[in-house]
Amino acid sequence: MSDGYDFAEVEARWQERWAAWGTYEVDVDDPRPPYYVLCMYPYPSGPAHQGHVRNYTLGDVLVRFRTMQGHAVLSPFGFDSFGLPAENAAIKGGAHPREHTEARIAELKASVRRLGAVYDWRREVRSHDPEYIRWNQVIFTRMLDAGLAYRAEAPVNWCPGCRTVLANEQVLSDGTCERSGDTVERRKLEQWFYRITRYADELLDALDDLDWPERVKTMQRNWIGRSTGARLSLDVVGSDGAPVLGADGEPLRVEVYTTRPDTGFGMTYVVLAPEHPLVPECTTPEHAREVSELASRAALESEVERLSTEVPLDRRGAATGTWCVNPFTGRPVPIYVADYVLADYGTGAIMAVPAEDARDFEFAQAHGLPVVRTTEPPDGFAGGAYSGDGAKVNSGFLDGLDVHAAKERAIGWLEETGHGERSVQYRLRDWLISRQRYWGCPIPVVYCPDDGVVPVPDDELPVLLPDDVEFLPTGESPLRSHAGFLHATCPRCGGPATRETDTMDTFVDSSWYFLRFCDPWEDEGPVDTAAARHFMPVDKYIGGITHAILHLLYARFFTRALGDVGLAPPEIREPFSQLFTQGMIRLGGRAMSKSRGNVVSPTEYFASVGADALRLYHLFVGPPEDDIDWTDQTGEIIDGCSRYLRRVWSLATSPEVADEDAAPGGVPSGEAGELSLRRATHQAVARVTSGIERYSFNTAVADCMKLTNAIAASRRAGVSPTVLDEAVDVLVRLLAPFAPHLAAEAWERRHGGHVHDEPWPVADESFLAEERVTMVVQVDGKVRDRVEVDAGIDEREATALALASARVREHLGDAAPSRVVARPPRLVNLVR
RNA sequence: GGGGACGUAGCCCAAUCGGCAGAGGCAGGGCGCUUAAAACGCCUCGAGUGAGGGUUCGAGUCCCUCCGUCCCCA
Repeated sequence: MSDGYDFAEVEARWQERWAAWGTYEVDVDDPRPPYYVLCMYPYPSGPAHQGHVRNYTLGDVLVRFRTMQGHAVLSPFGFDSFGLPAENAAIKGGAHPREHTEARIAELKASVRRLGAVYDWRREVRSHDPEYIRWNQVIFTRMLDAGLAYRAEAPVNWCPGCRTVLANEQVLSDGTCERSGDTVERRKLEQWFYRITRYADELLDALDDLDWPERVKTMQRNWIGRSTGARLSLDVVGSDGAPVLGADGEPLRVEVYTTRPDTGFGMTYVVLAPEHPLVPECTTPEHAREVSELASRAALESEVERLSTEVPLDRRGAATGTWCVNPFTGRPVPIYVADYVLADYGTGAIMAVPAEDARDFEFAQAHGLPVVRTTEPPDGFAGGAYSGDGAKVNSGFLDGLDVHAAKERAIGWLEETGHGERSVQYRLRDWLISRQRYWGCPIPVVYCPDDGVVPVPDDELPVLLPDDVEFLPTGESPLRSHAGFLHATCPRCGGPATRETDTMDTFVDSSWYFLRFCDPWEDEGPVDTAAARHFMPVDKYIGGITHAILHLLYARFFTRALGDVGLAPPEIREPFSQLFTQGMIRLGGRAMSKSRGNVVSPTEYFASVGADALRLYHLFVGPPEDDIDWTDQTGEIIDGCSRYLRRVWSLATSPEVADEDAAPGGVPSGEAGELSLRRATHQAVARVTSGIERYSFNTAVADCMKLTNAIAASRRAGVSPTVLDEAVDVLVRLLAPFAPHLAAEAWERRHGGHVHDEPWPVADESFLAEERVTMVVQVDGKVRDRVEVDAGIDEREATALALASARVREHLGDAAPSRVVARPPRLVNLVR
């Protein structure tokens, strides 16, 4: 008889052993082929929640599976340990962000260990470690040298609640802050940027070859938003048709960008952004007041408000009193100023084509401007603006062409006549990295009255955060009032200087940690070239779809930029060969997250059923890319997983003898039974292996269960202990990635040794093929009979057997079928 | 408003190239074990694939329309 399975004792013991033995510690000189499995490093928010459990279970399965297949698997872990929550906690009267963060790290680490997920903990990195800060700052200064970091005044999203600047992506579509919910304002500030736009083309084009989910690639393509159009140079004229001269005495010209140069004949007016530099010169005295009122109103509005169609457009634009010549028609069209045109996209001015653009149409209606169609809409089209494809009309030399051809022709014409040129635009903006916050990596520059902006030299790095700061709910960074931090010496002239108090966006930290993991001990630079060449790129990167755009795009940019500034191997362009995005865990219809306060802790399950059962639940409940709902039934399913594991334990630890009391249950005994179990075993190996490779963990677990059922039935049927033993040994190895503690303990009891050092089983092809299969016989597509046939049956024999069936004759009568579709050995379809 | 994904037993999910709708589990029912119950073991019930149309010898799978859920962009 087997004894009971004490999961608490067994799990604790194996977790200690894996750590003590260094089983999952690998180095560059490991003779096994390298393989890099990485879960996105977490923000340390305290003990793990079910989302973490799911993430680390998926990663751990791959680590253990690839290790058993003979790879040296690099499996590092770290913490994205800078960020707002720790600082907010300090402001609310909690501990210092450092203490707070380190306490949360200890908690998260403990639950990750309790899960039985294995890592090379020697390689742990944390964003707030002085060494990490140092290299982050070295990277910044090299980027500055290379022109990839720059400072500029820019309209920024300012959250009055957080008292800081937000990236565009942190502003929700209703114009509020994703964190505080306050309405975001536009302000102009001097900010630091990383020049990601220099890589826009490469980041876009390289997506094609990545083994990433198509939907993530689509999101990135849309985010980069490359569009090909034309830039037009338009002459400004007065109401009398005479050229308007600028301050320099030259004729004024307005540059506009359009993605639809084919609609040029339909341009009936021109719009400048209120901030456009030519607004004053284009505005006649009679219109000056109205225009300046509009401009001052627009300055207060957020980008989202300005692009919104909620507020009617009639009050959001003003005529300037001047005109532009439409180069296509040669006729003047009026110039307006309107808030729906943004200064920092394209040229800050547009040619308005109301017939083919919805917003232009609305504006034209509101201001009584003409609408000239240049694309023939389909019959029955009832709307205003039509932006689809169709034949060009009212368009002179473009008439009759489709949109694409007309676009090309129009660009050619503009270039020939000197009115404009082809132009590519991107939606992607440079990456604003400045944050007016304490708990982040300091931006390593000082401001000198004589030398201006001076980067801190390498030998003075890292610039560390002072600990002795006071956290007050003023919203201002405590660095701004810390004299010791603020007062610096200019590295160039030795005179007094002021230190930059902005810190970096935490997305900077997470943009290169995967490179640091290759050799976190490297002392000459952020990345060890040889180690990076050895381990990079990451073979399997696993994390939430929430990072589909930002983190993954920034990491791709950084990998390239670090290579190009000489801090990483330049040939490594893409950081993550294969990306897997796991689904969310929902509770009560909402994503489970600490900020929503609806987390279910794994702790109680560790105590009640153990880590293996909880892991198995997450793997088994459904496809890992799908969202799952945590419901009232979840507990029962977890209990089912626990029950299954105990059943395996009992099979694996009791003697392989036939249970004579049990009913055979339709399973063959003797040689037939042995062959049947061997076949089931090898099929399980093939299916579980392919399941893991395809992230189909739920079916892989189901296949293990199926094999378990087959073993139990075979045992009752009196199948020989040798064959049963083989099958159980395979089962234990197949379960080793999913339920590592139980598998390790069972293997040790059966054989001694460590199951995770065993080779992954390989299916013997000769056992996979069935000899006899059930062939379906259909008449007119309906199943009428089933016949047992040899798997190697040919078309003629199959047809003959089908025609011989009495059931088939009932339906077919004496008539011969008019058509026979034979797909031996699975099916024959007789068509009357 | 534009684009995309997904709808299969009471529930979670399988179905690899268009070929028997069911691999696995949960819940339910029965039996065994037990003084009894729990636990455990065995057996068992169960949908015609959201709705409608099309292509095909044959559709859960491909195409179209609609309904519902979710995601991205505006």
